[in-house]
Amino acid sequence: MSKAPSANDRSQLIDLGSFIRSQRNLAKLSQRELAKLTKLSDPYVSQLERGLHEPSVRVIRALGKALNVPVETMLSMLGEEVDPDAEVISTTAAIKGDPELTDAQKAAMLEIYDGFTGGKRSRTSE
Amino acid sequence: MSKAPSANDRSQLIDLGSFIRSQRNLAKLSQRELAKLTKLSDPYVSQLERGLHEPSVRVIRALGKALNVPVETMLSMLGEEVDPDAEVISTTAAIKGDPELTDAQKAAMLEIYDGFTGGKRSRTSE
DNA sequence: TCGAATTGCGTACTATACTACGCAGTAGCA
DNA sequence: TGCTACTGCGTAGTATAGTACGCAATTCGA
Repeated sequence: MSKAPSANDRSQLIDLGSFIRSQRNLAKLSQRELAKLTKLSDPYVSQLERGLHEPSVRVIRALGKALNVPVETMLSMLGEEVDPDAEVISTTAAIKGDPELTDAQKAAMLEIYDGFTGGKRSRTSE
Repeated sequence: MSKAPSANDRSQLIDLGSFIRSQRNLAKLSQRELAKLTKLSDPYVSQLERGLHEPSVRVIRALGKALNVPVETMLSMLGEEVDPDAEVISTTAAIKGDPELTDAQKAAMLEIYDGFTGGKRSRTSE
């Protein structure tokens, strides 16, 4: 049985869909034209606009490009957030995501950073 | 006729997977523990780490939360190319701009970072 | 030496993202 | 009136995201 998207998710999908539709209309494009630009099928564009599916990252990027809308705009509509501690997190995030560092080095720098900042480190969730 | 992910995508998936694995190890979590935190199945975590699938936005958010990594970090690994210097710059930039650190602490961390990366820091600023 | 617990993963399955095809409605235009 | 072309969408199918179950390889304590 279809595990329908949880009620919460569904309204987000509908919001995102409405947004896509309004941007498409603003750009004076038909669903087919947008489909062609994004290399998607036109019924799928229709489905997205009605909030029937959660698009993948790949699709979101294509849509953002075709509609001249920054990707974050759409992403933020799927699952809330934008965390308030962004400043503090950004240094730890940079360290964690840095391909120049080995895991041990990351751990070391995070430890040091933690010590410097009094261990008031991130708390993205909860 | 499985439409395998285009070679380009595949390497991005592998990069993302490796990143997830390294973050999980840093956090000293098993795949099962991470799976529980993110409400995913453990084989799926395994598959993600090996770059076998492109996770949805929902999954990326869950992973970011559980691993204390901002979502954009992972999203950026899926989309576009990433300027090789960009990462290096971003870590030093993050440290330099971090309001939580004193000047002396910044200097210390930059020194350490320099040592770790062999001092190949680029001439972005200064 | 033996469980018992924990690790990562193969695999077959289910759920959902995405496409191919085609239909009904509308707008022009002869 | 009777095309012709365009619009959005229903629907059935295929491809991929994500799960349930279980196995082989550690590790550890008795």
